[in-house]
Amino acid sequence: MLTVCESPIARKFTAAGTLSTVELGILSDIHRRRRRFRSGTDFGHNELPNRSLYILASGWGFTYILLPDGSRQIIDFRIPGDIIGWGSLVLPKSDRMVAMITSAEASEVLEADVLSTFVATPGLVRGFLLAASRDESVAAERLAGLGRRQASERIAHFLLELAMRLKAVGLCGKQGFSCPLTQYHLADALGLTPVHVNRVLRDLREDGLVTFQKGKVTFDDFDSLVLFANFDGAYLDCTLSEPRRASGPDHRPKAAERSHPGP
Amino acid sequence: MLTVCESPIARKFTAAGTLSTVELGILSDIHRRRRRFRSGTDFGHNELPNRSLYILASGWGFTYILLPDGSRQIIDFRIPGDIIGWGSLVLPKSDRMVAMITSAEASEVLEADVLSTFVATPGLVRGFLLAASRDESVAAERLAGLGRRQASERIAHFLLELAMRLKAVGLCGKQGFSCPLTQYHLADALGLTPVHVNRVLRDLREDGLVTFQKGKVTFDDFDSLVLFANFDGAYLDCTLSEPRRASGPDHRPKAAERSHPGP
DNA sequence: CGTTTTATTGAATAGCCTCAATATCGGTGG
DNA sequence: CCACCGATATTGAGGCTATTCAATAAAACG
Repeated sequence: MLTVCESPIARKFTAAGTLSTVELGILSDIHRRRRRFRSGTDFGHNELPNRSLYILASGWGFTYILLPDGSRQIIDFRIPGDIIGWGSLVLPKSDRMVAMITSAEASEVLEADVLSTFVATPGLVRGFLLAASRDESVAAERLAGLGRRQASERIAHFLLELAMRLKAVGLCGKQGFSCPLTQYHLADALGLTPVHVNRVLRDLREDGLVTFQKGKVTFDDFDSLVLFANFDGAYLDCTLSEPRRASGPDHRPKAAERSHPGP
Repeated sequence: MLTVCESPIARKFTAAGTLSTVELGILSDIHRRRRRFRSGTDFGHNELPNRSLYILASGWGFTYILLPDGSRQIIDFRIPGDIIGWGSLVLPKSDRMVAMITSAEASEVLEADVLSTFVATPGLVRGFLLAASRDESVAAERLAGLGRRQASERIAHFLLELAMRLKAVGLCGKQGFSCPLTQYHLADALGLTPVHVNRVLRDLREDGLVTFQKGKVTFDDFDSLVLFANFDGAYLDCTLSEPRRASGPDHRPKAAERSHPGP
């Protein structure tokens, strides 16, 4: 009998339908490579090895985002059975940070193992994973915005995000983009009232930052807007990290002393 | 030359690394099955066929959640190249709703095609997809909470969500659960100040709903709390929908006149 | 036991909301 | 071509929620 059935993730998966013996076996293999973390461990600076995915076996943690002003927005708590690090599988650098609340144990699954489980067409799988992770990043950023940014910054940030995403598919030029959204859409997306969205848009326009009018978003002063919104589009980066082709030790620059936006 | 390269999703994927000819071919196949939507189309009631995934080719849409009070929280906008419906692939019913802002075109990818692309171990793939979708649901719900619920409801809702998730892995009993979170964690997660979290927790306790104290969450009156928080745990449902085994026409009950929480 | 984290309470302020009214635009039909 | 209509945009006044600043109490920790 496989005692793996008792692991939180197996409980989740089997609650989701019976797994074959082979599949339980794979899950068991996956669970062999364990790592322990002390309570308070904080992978705020990408010390968490990239290119692998963790399945929390015991303990509590959470994912979060650090805003430039030093305030923190927790995206979600991770409890036993939860997966951490989808994004780090495919994104060159995931801005999502992880910290442990209690001491914890997790199974480490290497990128290669994930991908070999998803054999078929690696390129597409990676593509889809990327899309999923990117969406997740966007949701995370939105969450952070709702929780920790005020209306004007939130709106500015959102418009910049849209511009970037549109640029990626060739739908945004230098000065701005064509935008079918109404102020009501903005309100619903950003957790505001249409009335307040309107006021803020007026302010932004009068300050010469952006103009949101008549189905067009025009950046009157892109750089200032970026500054104003504290916008860093890194989380949208569609540059897929190179699949690690077998060999080669990683010469990642050790995250050399990233500047820390201190509180 | 494959003109598929010009499709938004191909642009995104190739920006993510070159795809093989075979992979481009598959993408091309996928793009054959097209559907058109008129502007204003609103799949608020699961009329969007389940068990398939859409890749938006042109037009704008958005995903949203409808709150019991009728207010709407937009989760994210969908632009060309974006994928819609990850959740509906594996979840029996996804509470996420989709609406088109402009007229739009999308490629429909059937569940079977997605899974056959991800051949290997269907059970695990489905499991992982489920986990990913569930996480997404949680993020969506949190987003809705931040945008549209006020502090007390938000906190109550969050505690109930945690309880459900913990129950799924056997970590929550009838009366409550052991919880390592501090009020600071709650604050960061829910976009509040610790001070206000404290006040709200006191209110909830004095109203005999929940007690959050000394590393324990105790439900003093579970039913009332559920009512107070407008909590509907459906979005957490870990029941994976049965994989459709080849045959059989779908006898889905046509979403017969679901009650509509009117504004 | 001192020290640090976590919890608790008060007073004053600010941001955003609610309610309400008016303006503008695009389309429709007489 | 003009009157009309619905959807969107704009502006004002007042109120409430949650914040900020500040101080103290109570646990947790070594």
